[in-house]
Amino acid sequence: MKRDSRLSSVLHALLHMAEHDGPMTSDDLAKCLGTNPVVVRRSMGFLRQAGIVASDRGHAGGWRITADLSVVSLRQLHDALGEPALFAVGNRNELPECLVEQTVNAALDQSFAEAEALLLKRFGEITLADLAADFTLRHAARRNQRET
Amino acid sequence: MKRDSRLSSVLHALLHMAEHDGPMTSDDLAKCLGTNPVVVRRSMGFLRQAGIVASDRGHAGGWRITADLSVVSLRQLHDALGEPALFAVGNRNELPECLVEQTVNAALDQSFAEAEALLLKRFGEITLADLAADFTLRHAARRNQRET
DNA sequence: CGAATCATAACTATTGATGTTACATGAAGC
DNA sequence: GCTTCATGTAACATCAATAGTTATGATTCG
Repeated sequence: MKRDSRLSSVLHALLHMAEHDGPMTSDDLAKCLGTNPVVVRRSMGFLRQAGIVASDRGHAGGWRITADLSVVSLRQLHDALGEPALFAVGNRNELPECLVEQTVNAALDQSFAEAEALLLKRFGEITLADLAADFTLRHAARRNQRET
Repeated sequence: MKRDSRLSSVLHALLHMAEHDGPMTSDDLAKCLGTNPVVVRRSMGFLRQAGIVASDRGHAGGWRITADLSVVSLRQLHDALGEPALFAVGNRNELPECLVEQTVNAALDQSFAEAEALLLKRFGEITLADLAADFTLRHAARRNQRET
């Protein structure tokens, strides 16, 4: 399967929205992301269900952020997207009768569970506000670099 | 993409080989794993390149473990398989010009790097000998349970 | 020689995200 | 009201990588 980049995509979209006054249309966002507006609607639709964004139709419509940037974590976005599988590697058979395979699964499951817990913990610690602040820093740094 | 279960598969195969006297054919292993002998040869071929197993053709041929069980870690097996991507989730674009996307990537990369480091560390700590020992315990436990 | 077995190429199946096209629905402006 | 702009959604094509299958060749041993 292709790599799932929806979390990356919605973060990119949300940060553009945060830096932009007024709503942004799916077409605007699709151009930012280099993709198709339908793809944008699909992913953003999940965030709407989670109450993170809202959409308006018609003239001057589009997407806007309704939640507080400092409250929305990457973890919440991941959950809003339906908690897609994080790992590309896994057990061949989840409920094997074979005792050998049960042994193998137990070892792998343990390792994956620890890595997943750490990843979700990190996701829980990073908010949209953190990313917006980091962006501001990077933006300023780029300006300084240009001026020298 | 389909979930990559090659690490799980070769572990299952190696543990059966460890419990079995003499070489096992690709057909034997395919039956244990519930798959096709060609699939077995494909995965085991990587382990042969890494010097972990050897194969013999002809009568009484098949696969045998050539390395010390206490030396081969899950990490080595993962490496032998070509270090396939561990995560199903990732950045939409690895080298974006857009500063917003760079900000998003940096945050995600950091989190994924930490989780990957932990996972590989765990993989490095678990050897085939550990799994074989765990299997022995499970085997004994099942026997006891039957007898009660 | 002949059977057993690996080696390998070529092809199909699978799976889920991604991309695209088409059309319906609703809101704002004239 | 009509047109335009926008989302909502269905339907289908594309893609990428493993997994599975078939077929054929190459070795080894009795």
